[in-house]
Amino acid sequence: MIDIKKYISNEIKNSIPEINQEITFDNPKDQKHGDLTTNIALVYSKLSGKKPRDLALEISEKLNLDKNLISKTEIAGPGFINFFISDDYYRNILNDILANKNNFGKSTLNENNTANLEWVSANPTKPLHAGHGRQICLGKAIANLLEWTGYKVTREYYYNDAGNQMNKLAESVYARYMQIFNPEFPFPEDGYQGEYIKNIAQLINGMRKDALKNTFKNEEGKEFFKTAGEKYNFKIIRNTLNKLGINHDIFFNESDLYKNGDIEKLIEKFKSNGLAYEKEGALWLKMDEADGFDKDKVIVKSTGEPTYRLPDMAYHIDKINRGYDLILDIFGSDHGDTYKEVLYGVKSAGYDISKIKVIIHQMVTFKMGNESVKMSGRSDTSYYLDELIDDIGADATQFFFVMRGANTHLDFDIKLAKEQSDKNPVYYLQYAYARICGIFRNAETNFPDLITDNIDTKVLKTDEEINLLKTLSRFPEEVEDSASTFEPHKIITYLNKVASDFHTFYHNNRVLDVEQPELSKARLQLAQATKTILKNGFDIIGISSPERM
RNA sequence: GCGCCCGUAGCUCAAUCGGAUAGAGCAUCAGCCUUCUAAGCUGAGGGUUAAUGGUUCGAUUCCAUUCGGGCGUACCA
Repeated sequence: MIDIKKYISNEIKNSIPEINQEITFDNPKDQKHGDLTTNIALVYSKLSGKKPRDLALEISEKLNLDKNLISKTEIAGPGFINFFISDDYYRNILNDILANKNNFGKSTLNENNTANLEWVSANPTKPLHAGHGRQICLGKAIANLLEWTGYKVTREYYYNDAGNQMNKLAESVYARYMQIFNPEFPFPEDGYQGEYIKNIAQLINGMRKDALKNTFKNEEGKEFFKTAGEKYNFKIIRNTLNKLGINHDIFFNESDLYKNGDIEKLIEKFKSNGLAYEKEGALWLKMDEADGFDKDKVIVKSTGEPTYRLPDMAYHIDKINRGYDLILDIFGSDHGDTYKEVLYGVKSAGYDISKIKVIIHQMVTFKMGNESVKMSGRSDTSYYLDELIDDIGADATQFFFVMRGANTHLDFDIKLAKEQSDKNPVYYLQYAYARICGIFRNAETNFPDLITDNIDTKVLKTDEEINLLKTLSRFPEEVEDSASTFEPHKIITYLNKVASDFHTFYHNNRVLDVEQPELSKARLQLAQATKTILKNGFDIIGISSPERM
């Protein structure tokens, strides 16, 4: 298939050699403005000193474009040049979609590149919270998007099995265990409050009875409660991720960074570079005001334990050393400042951080219709991601979290997501897919002869048919655009247009019509192509493709 | 206080590198089921893009200030 933008761009440059800058095209919002538009005359008029409209006229008169591709060229507004692409061009795209099927839309943009996406990375101290869902679902879709543009993607989970929070977990489990025998046993002030800790304690009691009473004094005893809590929590976390169809390739243990000496090496590097200094028993990292930091940060506490920053830095250095072409992190806005500290540390240790990109998403507010759902992380009233998935289903969960741009606050209406009605935006897309499947079921039983890919695309000529073809043809550039900005919600916006155009087509154009077999055959294949685009889009955003609803 | 992000229709949100008359869904109102799934289609109303100023052929988009909201601002992660 010819790249039509490149074609016009080359033709313009050949006609007016003085124009040596990049010529860009937009898809006009208004159909009256054609299929492609360029503002080159507006941009170039500054350099040439000519009036934009005069320049646009000059360009369009010198152009000699293939009528089979471009049916019409117009000058409009302050000096836009609008191009009307021929219907035949779009009819040919139909064959392209049918030939490439589930690969249509995949690009070779990053064909030989590798990407590492690290996300979720929740501590094994508690089950995943509903708010985690935004990052989790975003990451799932972004990983898919990257693969669609050719990246070989490694999905990675940074597993925080070291540090202070694991000790708190051990203390919490132990206290709940002891409370089984003595309800008065004190629970740690800043312990983990959730019911799940009691479940862990009960499991331990079921296996070991009271054999572990008062064993918390020695390291071995502490280790037992820590490991028990960690394993239980991580099992729950992985189970939740499985419900969403998420499988990580690598679980990177924080503790390995201690075992293999990376943390120690990094400390030495900071010290020998004069970037770290000791004060009040702690080790501090010098932070540069020029990079927007107002004070230095502690990297090793006076207790001898590193703060979270240091292993995070060592971890990112490890990822850089693995040689990825793209290293992606996804964090909530509550980490908006801390990742900058980590990257600053990595940079000042002498590493190139240009391959690292960080996606920050804003927080989520959950609502049940008009009532807001309270979610305190400390109390038992927590709303877990597991519960959300059980309440509304995996598809609605994935869809609602990915539906909006990451960089804006998300209002998540659980009542709406749960509703099985036309108010729920998930079903609008899936219904279009199911409807096409229904047409094919009908065709298979009643009109099997009409199902053939030997069709004459010329018979497709109603406004609805051509319009649908135009929308379908945009899929590859939508994928590239969405992937380049790591914004999967753009795919949903696009799929809404696909579904809408299909429903309009369906309403006005009878697909299966024995009186007009050639037309029926072509329309069936148009429906098939629509089904392919919907399926490919669903695969990217990570929802299922139901054959019936 | 300082830093980052956000503010678009009654509500939830789109809007291509700065492009033409700012678009969808829900809600409201009016139509469309003897024909492939009405979880659908067609139409109507609804806007000083928080405010003010600036940059230019052109600003929701860039800059400045103000107002409003979120998140940070730990020897927690």
